[in-house]
Amino acid sequence: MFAQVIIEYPLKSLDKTFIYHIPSFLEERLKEGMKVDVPFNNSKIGGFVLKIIKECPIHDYEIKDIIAICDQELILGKELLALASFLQEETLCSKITAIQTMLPSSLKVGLKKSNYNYYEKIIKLNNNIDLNKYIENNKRYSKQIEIINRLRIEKEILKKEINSSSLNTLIKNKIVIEEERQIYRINKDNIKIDDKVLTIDQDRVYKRIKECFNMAKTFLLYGVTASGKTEVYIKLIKDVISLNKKALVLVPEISLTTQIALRFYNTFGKDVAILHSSLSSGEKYDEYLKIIRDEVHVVVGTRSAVFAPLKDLGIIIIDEEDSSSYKQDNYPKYNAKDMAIFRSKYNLCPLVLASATPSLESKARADKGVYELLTLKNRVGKAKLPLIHIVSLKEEMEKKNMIFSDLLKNKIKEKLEKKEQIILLLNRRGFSTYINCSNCGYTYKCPNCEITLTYHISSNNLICHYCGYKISKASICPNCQENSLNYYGLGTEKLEIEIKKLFPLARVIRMDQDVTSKKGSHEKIINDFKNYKYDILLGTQMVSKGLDFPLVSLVGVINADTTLNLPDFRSNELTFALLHQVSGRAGRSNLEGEVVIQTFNPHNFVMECVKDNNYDLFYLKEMQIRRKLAYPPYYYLIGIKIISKEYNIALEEAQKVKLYLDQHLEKTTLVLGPTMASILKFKNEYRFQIIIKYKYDKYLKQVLKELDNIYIYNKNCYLDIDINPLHI
DNA sequence: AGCACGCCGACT
DNA sequence: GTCGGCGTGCTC
Repeated sequence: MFAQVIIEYPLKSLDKTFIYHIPSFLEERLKEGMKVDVPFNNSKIGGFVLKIIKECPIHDYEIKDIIAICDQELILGKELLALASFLQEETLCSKITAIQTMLPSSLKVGLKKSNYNYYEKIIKLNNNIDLNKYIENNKRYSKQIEIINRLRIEKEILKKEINSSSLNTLIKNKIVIEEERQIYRINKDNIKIDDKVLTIDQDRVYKRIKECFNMAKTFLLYGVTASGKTEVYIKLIKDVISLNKKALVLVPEISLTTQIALRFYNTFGKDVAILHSSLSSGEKYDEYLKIIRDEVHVVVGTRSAVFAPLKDLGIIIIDEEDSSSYKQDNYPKYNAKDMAIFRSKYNLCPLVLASATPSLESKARADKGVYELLTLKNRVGKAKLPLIHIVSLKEEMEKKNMIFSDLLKNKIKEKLEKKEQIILLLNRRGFSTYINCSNCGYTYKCPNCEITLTYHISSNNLICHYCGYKISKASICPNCQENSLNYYGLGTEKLEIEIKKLFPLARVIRMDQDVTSKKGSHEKIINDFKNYKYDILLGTQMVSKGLDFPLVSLVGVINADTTLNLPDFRSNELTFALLHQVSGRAGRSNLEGEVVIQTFNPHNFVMECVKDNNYDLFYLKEMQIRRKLAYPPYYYLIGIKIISKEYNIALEEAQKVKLYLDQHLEKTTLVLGPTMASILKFKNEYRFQIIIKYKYDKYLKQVLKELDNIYIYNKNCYLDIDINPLHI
């Protein structure tokens, strides 16, 4: 028997299988999809068995033996191997990269093999001994009797819970035996019965999806903020479990995970595995093991959880489907939604894409009947959508209100007096966005990316928000040595200081990347705010999604234009989603919600649609713009970046790529560029960009593959091809 | 990737 | 005469 093995090096030139002989001692145990060690060019490396074959093809090379199986438990099943091929096709990455992408870091091929299994000693009673007799003879040792009695009820206890000399005596006397047992790092079984009755709306949606349990159907669940989508998920998942099938729930990268996870633990207890980037690699390993061992029916996780090795999926749910975190922004640039569609087809199970602000692509597909649209129009209970005020910053500037408009100031004051809570959004972290010398005109810029550095007052650092470059700030201008540095642009750090000045008695907490980098700090802020330890929560877009605070009755947006002015075709969509979602944080219970949005563009249609809570109108207007400019969903996009340390090489190669594409693609396909990428210089490399817009091009994938192959061997320049990019 | 093979400069 | 510099090429 022989095996086709793909080896661990993620090189395009090694993106093919190598044939190895399966030694007889492995023949029984080796399965397709297993991780193995093989000899390769005089060294030992890791690989994956893609296929087992009886006959070996004609060859003019020596065939070597597989050395060993790395992990008897880890098998990529048929579905995941097919998914790996799909991922490879979709992103043009190598097979091994596809496989590695699907695995948690602890199980990746290659890398030093450390044992992630975690063991602890447990103790239990020795059943082969006459306990009563022992108790009779040792009555005076009350501690020992106590332990025996506890073990009679609980059967097994972690040794570290009792560790005492009495216990050691019991062990020595063979009354109690200790055993090593693998322990999962995350252990929850706090099931609370929360069988909420669905509203008529929720029930309609639930029943419709349930009707399609054995169909590869994609639903777009358009539910306004606080319409109780989670209740619907839970009801559906309960049914899926009762059919002994599995459920996969994807949530966006930030904030939401812990809140949703808690709900799922409460409902399903031990039956849930969590896969989230903030878990340690040991925790992730354990959660993955639970899934492989078929011990859970429900997986909740972020983007990469779409590859969870669940067998027999019964439903896939993608919450906040418009979130950009479902697209991986580094190589391979896959979109979890595409992967989910593949799995839905493979398993013949429904896929639910849910959002209060569906992406234009999804909404358009729903309109065309590719997806089925389901709507939740009303908030649960008495909650109503908030009242939204749009304030012109231009007028406020004339009144010398630089940060807070009169209206926002008054509303904050009013809500503080009523002992209600406030959320303030400012989509920019740091203290000031740039520093400028009034004497010589010097501005701090990133030497790697040539963009202005943001000043962070807490660390006294100037930081590049693109590449992370950091320098400490001097008190005088580094160019002319004058004490004339001025701070421009407002960030969350400064907003925090200003709000404390304005409302000295208010309890204020800030939430942005800078204060949530520590593990658990994010949850702490959310919990503290929920428990009313603070009056005002201010932060970046982190405060905008999925959070549910019943006491919040006011949301203030300090500057709504930050996303609107991004040089990106999706900026309107992002702005609408952000403003609509953050507005949705207000008035989620019986308190009436109000929102104050400050903007320099009060009459922009995005602001007007936000004001009226009118997603449908926004969708119609934005679709017209997309049609006119030939952007998605009317056209598909491909972004190609041509990157080199030398400006001239990048430019020249970009022109060659353009020529190549023009010659090989269909006439109806538009090839735009090359242009300088929006950040021309990034991490000391120059980037030019070509954009392909197409509706249908049967050669496209093949042409891109060939183009990619040409540049594998170019040392001075490389390509970054992004198929269906979210941003260009 | 990483190891072997190979062809040229400064050393016991 | 040999040790070792890293350029090129191949790996079942």
